[in-house]
Amino acid sequence: MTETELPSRYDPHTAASTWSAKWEEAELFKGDPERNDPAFTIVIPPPNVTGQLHMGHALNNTLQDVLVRYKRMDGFNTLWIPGTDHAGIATQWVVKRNLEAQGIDYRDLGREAFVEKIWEWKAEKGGRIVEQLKRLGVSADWSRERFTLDPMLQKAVTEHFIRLYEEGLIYRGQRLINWDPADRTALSDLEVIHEDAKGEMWSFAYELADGSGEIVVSTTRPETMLGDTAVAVHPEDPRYQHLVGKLLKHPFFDREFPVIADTMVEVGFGTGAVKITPAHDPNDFAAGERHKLPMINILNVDGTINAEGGPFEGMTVLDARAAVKARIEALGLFRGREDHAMSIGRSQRSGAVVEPMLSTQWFVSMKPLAGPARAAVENGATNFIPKQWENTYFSWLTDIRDWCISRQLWWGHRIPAYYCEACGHVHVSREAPEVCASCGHAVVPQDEDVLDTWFSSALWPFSTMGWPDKTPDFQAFYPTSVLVTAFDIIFFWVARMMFAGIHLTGMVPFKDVYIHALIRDKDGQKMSKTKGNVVDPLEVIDQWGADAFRFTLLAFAAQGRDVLWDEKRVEGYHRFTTKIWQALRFSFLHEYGYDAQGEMEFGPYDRWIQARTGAAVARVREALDGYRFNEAAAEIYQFTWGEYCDWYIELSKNTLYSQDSSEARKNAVKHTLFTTMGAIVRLLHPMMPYLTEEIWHILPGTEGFVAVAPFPKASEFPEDAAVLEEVALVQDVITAIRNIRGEMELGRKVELTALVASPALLEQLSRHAGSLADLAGLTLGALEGRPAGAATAVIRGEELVIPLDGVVDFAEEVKRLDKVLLKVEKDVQQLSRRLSNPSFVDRAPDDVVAEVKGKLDAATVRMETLRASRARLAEAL
RNA sequence: AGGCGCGUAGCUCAGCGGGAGAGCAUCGCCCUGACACGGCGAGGGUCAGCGGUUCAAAUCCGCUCGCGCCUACCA
Repeated sequence: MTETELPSRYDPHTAASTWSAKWEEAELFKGDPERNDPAFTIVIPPPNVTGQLHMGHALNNTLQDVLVRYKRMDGFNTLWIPGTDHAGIATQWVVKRNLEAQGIDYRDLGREAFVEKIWEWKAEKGGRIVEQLKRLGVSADWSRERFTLDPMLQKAVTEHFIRLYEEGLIYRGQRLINWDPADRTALSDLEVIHEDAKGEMWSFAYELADGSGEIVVSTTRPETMLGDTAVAVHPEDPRYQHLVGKLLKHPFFDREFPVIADTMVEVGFGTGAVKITPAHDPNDFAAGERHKLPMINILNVDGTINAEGGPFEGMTVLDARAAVKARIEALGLFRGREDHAMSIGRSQRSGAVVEPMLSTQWFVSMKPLAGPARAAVENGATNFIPKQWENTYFSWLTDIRDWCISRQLWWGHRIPAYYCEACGHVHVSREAPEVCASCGHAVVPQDEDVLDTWFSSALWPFSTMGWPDKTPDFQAFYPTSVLVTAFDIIFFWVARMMFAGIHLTGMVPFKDVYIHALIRDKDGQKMSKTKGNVVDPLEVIDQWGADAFRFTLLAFAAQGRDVLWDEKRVEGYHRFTTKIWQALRFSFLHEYGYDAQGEMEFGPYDRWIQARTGAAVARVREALDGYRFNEAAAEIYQFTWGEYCDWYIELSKNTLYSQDSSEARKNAVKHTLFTTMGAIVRLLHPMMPYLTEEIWHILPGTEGFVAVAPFPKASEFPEDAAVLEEVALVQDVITAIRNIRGEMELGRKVELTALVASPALLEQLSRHAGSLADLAGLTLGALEGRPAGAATAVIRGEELVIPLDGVVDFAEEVKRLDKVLLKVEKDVQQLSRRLSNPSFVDRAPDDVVAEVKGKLDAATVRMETLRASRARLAEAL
């Protein structure tokens, strides 16, 4: 192949389609439970089947892919299980709305037909996010793609429910739950989002039944008085002590209820008397249980007032509120109002105002499960990275309340409970009972409700592997190595997987939990459709390619910080892909005559880039091992562009283009060019899979796919301290000369000569004469007598005199020297100030003191040399 | 109310106890045989403010100001 056959630009889109297909064909990402290497397993946080790929998914999956590709190359038996979540409420909602658009009420269809419609929808549209994930280039094992409603996973959910039920950890009971009147279902505490709202404290009086007075209560929700069954005061509140135990009469109904004493009441707040509505407020419910109060549910499932509300029956909550207020005012019981900031709970999914309501539901008893989940993190069986997130995890598990898991939906895992129609006996079993175990009755229908989606998500790390069966996958790949997710689902998901995993499998479900950032827009705002600031990852990929997109996400992914998305960065990393491609093209110019088996004579630059490569490899590995993705990305970027391209390629030209170089020298340089590029693409492959695979197949001497090539080890690249020092010297000279050129605005055409006073330095530099000429346009000479006008550079304390007679205005050089001197003098000043401080010399570590001394010596020599030069130059003026 | 995070160059961000960094943007010079999606060079910062610990603080501690987030039963 010759240069003309390599396109002048890298096309990420062609590469993506080519290599995705070939990887799949070669089944590179298929997990093999029979393989003997140590396993590295990840399960994807399953996106909602209704979902569209967003930036959060893109970041999340890029990070997982980097880890999996790194470990795969590094010899692990890797498995990344992908899949989607049935997302009960969200999916039912989407299909319900589609039907409504066709004028169909899903309830009219009936359960079976509706669920059938959802499956149809899923088959047609549900795979969209899976295809979108593939465009990111992720190397998941698609042959193991799972869905939370797959029969295998259904089995796991049923098993989970039954085991916990049999152990007494799942129970059915009447509790106060969060009711979503729009979706007509119960919600867990986590599915309710609280938002601040302006409200009012509205006060009214309850009259004593004996007519001896009244007690004034305040409320933000006057309509709940329809369900009041007590008024509470603090037992030690002198204002009310005489009223405790007396009866109040309800102004609308023929009902009396007591004044109770309870420490829940805050004496200084409001009137110090609290109306108690046990069926519609969590605090009041607790009070109701303590005082054995009647609990009157005043709401229908659709959120309207029920028959308990008498004349208010059928009204919405808001209508009822106005009507109740009017009626109380009419009765002369209104006692004032004031503005009051409050928070209202809304359903995360439907947005409807959630009503606390008394209801019979299934619950998981959390306290016994939370303990071991907590302990597993405390004792290090599972580690959070960054560690600070452990606090979030602990705080939730510490104050945990029982988990309401039943949902009044049709889409999901049906609760495996059956109720005898005759005697009401409850059966919880894997199969439907044929007759009632208690009375023998033949009609034992199943519970109508389904389980909270998260109840199945909690099993994902092992239900995807076939648990409860001891499948080969489960035995080879469980527990998983790391869970990669965002902090917003630590409660929803991470904690629940932890307690479910520990309880059911006896093992923590993952060893590490890497918590990554949220992606926000450039101004730090959360991306949301309503704000219109959403960036579509697919559009970014269309424009810049998956490689540049992924690299940008990684470069931004510093631990513990949100990512503020800046599209311009993608362009920058796209240029990085171009740069790498151009470096490849350069190597290819010299591919002719390259013989990987031929004789090679390595020079200092070759040994230099090899040593530098080793150092870069070590740093990249260290960063990846610590989940410091941005550091790994920065290291590769800096090494590739700043060392390989800017220095090695430039330094290699002298040998490659010279007539004098031996074939063995040239062959060694070519070899180093190709092998270093080979190391770069192996290092970079987890981040830029397509570009690197494309290059791997072009590079001579490579085999197979880079996706399964060995990840570089530092030990492949010999260290060489002497050559590092030697090349650093050359770099310093080149940089110093370039600086003079830049400052003096001297173009490339002006040849410069450096006269070196030190014979030793001259000798050293002479060995690099070719490079100095190539990179700095410099020839060397011995310093014999002073030229009238010259610029000066100081290298390693030695003077380089660059005659500039007739080339530039010496006044310019004096100005330049003044600028440099200003800096050096400041350095000398600072360093000597530190050294003249006796407590620094006494108390700082010896190596620090020695370092400062060394720096001061060097700076002093430099300063003196520059001063002398300046003086001579000023004289010549 | 409690908790967490953030405030570093014009912008987006690293650094988190030993002399202030990157990318982009800006300003010069350069169409040098990989690359102008490039090369070379330069300018630019009381590291939010105040106080403390330390020989040494952007880095540790405290307070203040500003921004963001999470949790919570204020009727």
